[in-house]
Amino acid sequence: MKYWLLKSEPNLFSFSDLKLSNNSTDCWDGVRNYQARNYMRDDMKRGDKVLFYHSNCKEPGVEGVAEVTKEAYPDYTSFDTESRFYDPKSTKESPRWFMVDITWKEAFKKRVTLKIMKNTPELKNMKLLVKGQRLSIQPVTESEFMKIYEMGTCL
DNA sequence: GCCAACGTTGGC
DNA sequence: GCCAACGTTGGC
Repeated sequence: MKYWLLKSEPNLFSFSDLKLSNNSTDCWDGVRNYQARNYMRDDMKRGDKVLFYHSNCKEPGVEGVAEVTKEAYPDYTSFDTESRFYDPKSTKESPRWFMVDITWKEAFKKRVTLKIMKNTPELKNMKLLVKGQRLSIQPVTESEFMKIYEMGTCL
């Protein structure tokens, strides 16, 4: 099993939006970065754990845990001329972009903020904390995941 | 709203 | 294949 961190802007799609979705599940559409796509398409497996991170908001941080429930399949928004994610270079015969489904699992008792993560020595190697790192899908090590989980669930 | 860092595009 | 110009991300 692998561990991931997914970023989302809460004013567009928040962790509670995921919870309120059908079966608390949603497709992770709109990823238009090749490295992030490759992670989804090649490495994300059913059952992988996901840290759901809120970015570009007042208090950025990890809100809770989700799980990959469907492995990569073509991102149909890339075929939709009405979608803001439309990409004329992506076709049904040869899809360029992919998405996975993720399912809401558990909200943290307290949000693990970016600020706290920066001050946690065990997390100092996290990709998230590297300056200039903007990838919206990042692998997380097991020990990083466990540390963040512990910080989010222990009072 | 600012701006640094990064990715993509397209002319050459 | 280089690289300038442009667009986006995301913390602050």
